Amino acid sequence: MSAEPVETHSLDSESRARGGHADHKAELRLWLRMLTCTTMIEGEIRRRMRDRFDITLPRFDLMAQLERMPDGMTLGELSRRMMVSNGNVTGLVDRLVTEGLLQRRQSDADRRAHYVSLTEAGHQTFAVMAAEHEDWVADLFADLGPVEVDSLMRLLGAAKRSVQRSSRNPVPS
Amino acid sequence: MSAEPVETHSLDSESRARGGHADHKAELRLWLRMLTCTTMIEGEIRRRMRDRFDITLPRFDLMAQLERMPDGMTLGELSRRMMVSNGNVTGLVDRLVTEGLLQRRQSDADRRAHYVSLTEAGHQTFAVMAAEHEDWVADLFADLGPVEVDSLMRLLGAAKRSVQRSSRNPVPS
DNA sequence: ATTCAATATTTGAAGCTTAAAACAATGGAT
DNA sequence: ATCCATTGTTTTAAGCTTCAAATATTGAAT
Repeated sequence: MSAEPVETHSLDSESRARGGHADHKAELRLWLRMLTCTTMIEGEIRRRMRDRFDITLPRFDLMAQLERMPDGMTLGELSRRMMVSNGNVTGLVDRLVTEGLLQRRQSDADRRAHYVSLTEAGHQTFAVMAAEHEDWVADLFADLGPVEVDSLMRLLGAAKRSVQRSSRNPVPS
Repeated sequence: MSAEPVETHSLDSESRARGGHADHKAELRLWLRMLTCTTMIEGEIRRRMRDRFDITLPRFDLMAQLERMPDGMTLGELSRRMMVSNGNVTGLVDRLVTEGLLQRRQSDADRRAHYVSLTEAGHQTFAVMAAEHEDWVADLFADLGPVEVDSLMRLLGAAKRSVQRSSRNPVPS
């Protein structure tokens, strides 16, 4: 074993000259491109959801979480899975219940918790929307081949894990 | 030349059996993973921007567009670059002007248009925030190597072009 | 000169979103 | 039994966001 210097996180002379602020333009450009992609796709799907089904994306996303959960889910679980605040979910659920797409009932075991599930109408409505939604997404990515789709999945998986690590243990500011 | 059947967009027997709805689960999973990544990163940066600088992400993003544009930019141009509605920009600009970070003036050439630019205080404030922001982003992606960053850039570039194509020419619903 | 479609911006209504505080219920430690 | 930190939900205030309608201005065609 030779003694190679390993200085993964140390500052080279150039970054010291910049006052300890290393150059990370590549990561910044990556983040901006990722954000652009997501914004474009989200905007397009939101528009189509509105034009075609007169529904908002947050409501559709909430219903998607509930699909395949016959017993439903608590508001808190919905909040965690959708990565939005509790109060946000309260409002969305209220509106969807008013529309007759969701039903809520208090938990027997824990009187704080409320279970929410799709109504029969909710299931039927969602099935129609989801099929078309899937086609839209497929078309949005249609110029990518299967290999590119797989590569993106893998790399985004790695990115996701990196973000989780950094969120748990942020850089000191 | 042999006569190979090319049926890129035709339906195979299996998808016909499903009622003309081909299976595109891979693209759907890719979209959901991309959205998860973006949501996690955006949430983390929003939190840090708030904790550290008491500023919102939309305001920071708007200032970022104005940096390096000494002559400023019209509201409409800001709206296009940020990919948000005109009315949205009006509100953000109003608040940033109130905070003394932005200045607006009517265009001489076109009295409908208003140019917006960073004030001196805006430039200084932004410089501090941007440096830290860059470090946050670098740390969020720190587990990715340079090759992975490049691959992601390239693949997201391809994805972006695909989305642009699909948005111009959507699938018939 | 007048008309009119296009462009730049603002406004208002509705809905989404967060953060923080409040409230209610749980369950474990004493 | 009581305490109390934790958990599940709601509420409120502030801000973000879109869409559509309104207003003002431009520039080109007549």
